[in-house]
Amino acid sequence: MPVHNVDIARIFEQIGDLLEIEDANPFRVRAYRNAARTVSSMGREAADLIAENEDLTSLAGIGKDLAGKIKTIVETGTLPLLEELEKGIGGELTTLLDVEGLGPKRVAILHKELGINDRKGLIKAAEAGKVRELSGFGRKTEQKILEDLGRVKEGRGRILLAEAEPSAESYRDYLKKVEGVKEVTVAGSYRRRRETVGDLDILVSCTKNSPVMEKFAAYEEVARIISKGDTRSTVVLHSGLHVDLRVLPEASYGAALHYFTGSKAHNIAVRKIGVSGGLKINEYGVYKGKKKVAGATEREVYAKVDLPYIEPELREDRGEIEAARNNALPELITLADIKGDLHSHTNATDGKNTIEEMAQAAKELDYEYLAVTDHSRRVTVANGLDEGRLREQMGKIDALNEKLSGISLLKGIEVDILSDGKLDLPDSVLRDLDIVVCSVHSKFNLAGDEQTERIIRAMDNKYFNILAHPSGRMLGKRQPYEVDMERLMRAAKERGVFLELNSQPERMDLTDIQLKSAKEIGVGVVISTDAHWGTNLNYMRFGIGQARRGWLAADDVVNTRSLAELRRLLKR
DNA sequence: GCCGTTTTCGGCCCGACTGTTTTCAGTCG
Repeated sequence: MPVHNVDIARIFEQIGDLLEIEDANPFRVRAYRNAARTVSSMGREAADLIAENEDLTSLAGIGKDLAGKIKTIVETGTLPLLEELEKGIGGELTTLLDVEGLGPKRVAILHKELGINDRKGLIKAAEAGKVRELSGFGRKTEQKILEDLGRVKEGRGRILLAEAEPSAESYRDYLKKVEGVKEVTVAGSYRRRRETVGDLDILVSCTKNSPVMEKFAAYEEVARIISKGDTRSTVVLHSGLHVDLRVLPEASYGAALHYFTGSKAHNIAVRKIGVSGGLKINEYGVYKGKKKVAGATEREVYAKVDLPYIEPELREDRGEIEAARNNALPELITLADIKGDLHSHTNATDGKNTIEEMAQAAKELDYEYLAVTDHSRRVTVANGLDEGRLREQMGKIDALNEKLSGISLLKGIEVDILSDGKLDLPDSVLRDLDIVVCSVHSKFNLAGDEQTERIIRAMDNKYFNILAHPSGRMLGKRQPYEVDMERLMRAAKERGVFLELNSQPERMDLTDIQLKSAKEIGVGVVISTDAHWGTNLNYMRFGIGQARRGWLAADDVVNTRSLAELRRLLKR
């Protein structure tokens, strides 16, 4: 079983938690957490780097010791240190850290004083009234613990960006109307356009006597209030989503925006630069001694540490600060750069709208082109097209193109890659299409090298243009299939094939990290919506967010090209 | 445990809110 970066990161996270409960040196704890983050945001598998004898200590936050530990994990799948820690204090203990109000210190006390090892034990002790007797605990804490343990997974984990969007926008609009409110921004990972968000961080600037904090807590979607102060409050919505509000004066808005947009790692890195220049940076501003020297805008904050403005989507401490310093930040793609959508379905298969309706929807977005790419015959549940029905649809599209103005339809297909690497329709019909999108919808469980070879074999077909949703993952539902993505990218580049970034909110396939690799490798990316009805074409905004997180510029993306240029690129 | 034009030791980012305290530790972001 190959060991992936996520597996290594999980082990380091677990060690960080356990060490913290053991009250180890906090900087040692941080070192493990940093290493987890570094490993999980690498473009390449650590296992591959080791196989190639690369020096892991060149990675940020990885020294001799951790490099050795990574090697051990890759070779054995585990780590003696983790096993020791788990044997010492129990591996289940870290699940208690998820309980609201419990951190490492209190978990350690619960374990030491009451012998509690897991959630069950904690419930029992709390119900017996034993927890309140511990020093540092009390009646209220005990009550809160029981409430939180009793809640059925409410709001736990992250939700899709698209699921958070309606709440975020309506909350923002509501707060904007409150008396005295000047500006409202939903910051945090929402502003960084992460594919999932854990909570919403809303930032407000307002006049001194604005009732915004009261209004925030009184919002109709609020189920309960976790905390409420003068400048900061936290509530939970009926949906389970946690929302923080932070109120600041206008003169601090930029510093606060920077602070609450994160990521945490990016902020730490920026503050470190500040410290080295004798500056203190917090959410109120940039300070030289007692004197505030910046804070009204984010640009000001960056300028004080000699950096150009860094777009929110890049703020992950994945090299953006070094790039900024070297004036090498990419000019990120925007929605306005997109000239068309190259993956869409109609009611001929599992879409909901007619070709005309899809064309109309694309025209309303000012697109130059839309590719109609229904499923092929193997996908029987979607009523996939055989050659006859496809030819019929091609005829319809030709006729429609005569009629339509302002938009061109491309004749296409989303053809299945069969288990042997052949395509689900004969070349005799693929040849007559404008565009061939290819994807895997079966045999997800092949071994990694078999899956990789299956797909590369398919790419050998000269009509293969785009590999759709390349990893097959569904957020929260299905793991990506085993595949060597780097090999796929190189094979695609060699063959003039492009990789899709699928913008369906639960796909978001490729990931930000994979997109950055694609850019480095130089393989073209197509941002598509895989729309199954007209309004789905608007999912493009999610793909754009992901592409920006992957450092992509308009030039890196194929469907920013004019129709004429696109046609040339599609000829292999 | 990492790191280094303040280098091989001694640092390592910053503030708000709550509950338990009687001046603050723990948690959280």
